[in-house]
Amino acid sequence: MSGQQRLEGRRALLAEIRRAGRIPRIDLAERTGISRATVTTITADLLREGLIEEVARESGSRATGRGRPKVDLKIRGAARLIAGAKVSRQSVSMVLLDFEGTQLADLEVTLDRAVHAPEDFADMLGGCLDRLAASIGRQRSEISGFGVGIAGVVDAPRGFVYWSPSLDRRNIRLGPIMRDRIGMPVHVDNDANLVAVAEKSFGLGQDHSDFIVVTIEAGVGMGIVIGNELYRGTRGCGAEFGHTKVHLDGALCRCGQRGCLEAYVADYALLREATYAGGADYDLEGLLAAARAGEPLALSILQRAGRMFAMGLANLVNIFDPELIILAGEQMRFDHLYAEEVIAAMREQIVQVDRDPPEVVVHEWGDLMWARGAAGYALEQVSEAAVAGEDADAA
Amino acid sequence: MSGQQRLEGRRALLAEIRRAGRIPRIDLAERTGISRATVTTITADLLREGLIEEVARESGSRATGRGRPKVDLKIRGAARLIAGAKVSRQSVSMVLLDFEGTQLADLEVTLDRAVHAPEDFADMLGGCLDRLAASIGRQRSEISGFGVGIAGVVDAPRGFVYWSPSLDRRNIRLGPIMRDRIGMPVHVDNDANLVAVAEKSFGLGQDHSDFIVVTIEAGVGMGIVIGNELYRGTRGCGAEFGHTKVHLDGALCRCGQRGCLEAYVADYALLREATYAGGADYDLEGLLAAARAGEPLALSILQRAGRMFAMGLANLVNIFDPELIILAGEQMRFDHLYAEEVIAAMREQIVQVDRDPPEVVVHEWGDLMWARGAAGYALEQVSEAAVAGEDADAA
DNA sequence: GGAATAAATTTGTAAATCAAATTAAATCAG
DNA sequence: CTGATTTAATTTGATTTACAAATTTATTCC
Repeated sequence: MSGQQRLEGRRALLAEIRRAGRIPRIDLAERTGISRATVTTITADLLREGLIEEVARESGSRATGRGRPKVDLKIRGAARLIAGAKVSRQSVSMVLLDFEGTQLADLEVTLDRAVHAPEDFADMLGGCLDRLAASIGRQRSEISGFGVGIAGVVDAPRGFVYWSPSLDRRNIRLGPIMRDRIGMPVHVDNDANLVAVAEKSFGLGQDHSDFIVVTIEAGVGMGIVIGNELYRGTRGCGAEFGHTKVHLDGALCRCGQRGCLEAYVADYALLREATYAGGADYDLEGLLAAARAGEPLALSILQRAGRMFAMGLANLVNIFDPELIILAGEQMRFDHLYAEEVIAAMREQIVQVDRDPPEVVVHEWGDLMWARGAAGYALEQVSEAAVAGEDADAA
Repeated sequence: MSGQQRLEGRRALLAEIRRAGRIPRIDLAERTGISRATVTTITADLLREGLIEEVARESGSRATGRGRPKVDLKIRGAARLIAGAKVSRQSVSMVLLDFEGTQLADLEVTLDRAVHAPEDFADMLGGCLDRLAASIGRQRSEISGFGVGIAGVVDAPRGFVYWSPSLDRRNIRLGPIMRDRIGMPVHVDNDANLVAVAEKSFGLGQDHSDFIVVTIEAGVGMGIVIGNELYRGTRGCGAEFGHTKVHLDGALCRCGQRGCLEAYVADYALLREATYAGGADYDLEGLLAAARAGEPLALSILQRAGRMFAMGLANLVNIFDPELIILAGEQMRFDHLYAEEVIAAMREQIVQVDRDPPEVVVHEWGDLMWARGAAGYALEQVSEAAVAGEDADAA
């Protein structure tokens, strides 16, 4: 339906409309550098294909002034249905988005086991998709793409999982397996990468081209955005911030190596140290409470974790020089890592030049946001397919 | 002379010709996906503009077989003249390249001072350019671009120097100042970045899209190539590998901070430790010799440096997942860092998946190669200007 | 010397972009 | 209420561009 040169323009315009939310044609022409004539032609195509729609002007400039009024264009939400899932040890969180990125439904499922065979994994998620779609009166077959976030080491473009704590074997072509079983394009990625996608698509990274997201859950993860694109390393094995070494021959990590950052800041690391040194049998809440109460041992443990974390962050800054670092995590229980003194310590350890250090912001959110990141990744892919004219026709 | 769409094709073809060295039109069409007709048209333009030239077939397939023989195209060296300089504490190394990247002349100048006012710095280098050009019977005014590598923190796109040990003040718009004084486009960058450019343009990185170059001189530097492009960070302050922290509150570094990698592996760090611990008044050669002779103290010092270096490298791999790491340096005196056991230690500290670890190669070279990197950077810029039709006419 | 082969060029056509002209939809002035 | 004014959007016509197909060119083989 559309030639080859056209693709570039279509992509640019759809991206700009998505970025802007609502925008009239004349501004599109201005911002993309594409002539008004071509903007008219291309947007007419996109309108006919149902990917965008016209809406009455409302935002901001209400008093329009004279002249023919602008007509805003926006992404047509109903154009596609997109699903995303984040799989953790005990649960699956899912969301269903429309083509605009608006959340239509969500679902939380508790798992009876943590480790799955790939086929069972696919079927289980397929079942969840059915329920998710049914909850708003739709069908699984109406969904155009499915993004899946999973812990472990993933080569996203190939959908290949080197290793994941959720799978019972290594080196699985999970993407293709799931696509065949579920009957739609499935896009798998490391969960921390998907948080970066979520921040880029829906969150604090929308206006930044280069930033880093650090996630703290059971382990420590990272996603890197360079030049508005997620950087995944040559074969998807990068961004393993948690296994960055902060001490030569240091504390033993779950991964079997020594001195990993994770071995100083993760839950199990804190508890291990508390038990080992104090004798008192803390759980995590207890340890945090004790620290808040000023108990010296607990305080010392958390402080060391904070200093190690600051050092790891400083290394990231010294290597990447990002505009922004987003610390993303669910709980208040990582207060000790997000504390102002930790950030200050980081600032002291970066290369000093006459320039503002990178902004550091804390963004707290829950499991659903991880799932939204996964859906955001699928949305990117579906959007590209749609703009390229693979007419997986509208709903 | 050429429209707007054409630019993309021109760029692609010139880049492919540069990459290939010599290549017939039909292969260009195949590799770039541009039709043979268009390849003919565009290469005809480039020929007319003098940027490329036809050469008789010779390389490889001598026995041509039947049919009209292929005619190789190559970059026309005479099209432009490009200069590059690396400024160190005591000296300046310069090279003059032709448009093909062939070295036409070089120059080494000893400096009577290490720190310069920006204007003097420009004039001094301008004088060197005169001598360099004169040495092959050309004039400064015939040079189309000048790349300058300098130690310190540089924002290359702006030509802005936050700080450099070679300049007597901070925060200088060195690029524009030099352009105005020298009368040609001047492109300034951090010297370690330029080694990465040299490897990408002329060295071991030619066939890799993502790699890291680590340089060891007095300090430790790094250049990062991502997606065939040098990554410079948001404002040019990234890639400070030497000031990556490898020990919490560790050894004191020249930069005033503690625990920097540099404070464990740089010359001064080794000597400091030897003096402090041994009493014996080593110089660097003596220390290395002692280690080779099996002297325990010397051995222990170098071994620790090696282990710290391995840890730093492992962190880079865990963050970037590059295809390739190039260790670039002048002297054999860094043998202890390039040793197989150091590389092996690095391999043990990266995240383990069923995949080959990144290749690590050692590339020894001298000061002139840094200057070639600077020239390579200028060559990129001049090449872009030429292909975009800024007819800074040929020689 | 002609058939065969393969590279490179030319030719004619379809696609796409853009500037300029035109149309559309509003406000404002009297 | 009517016509001038203003600005957005569309249409028109010319130009650029890329390409497939046909043709030309340069070589080897028999």
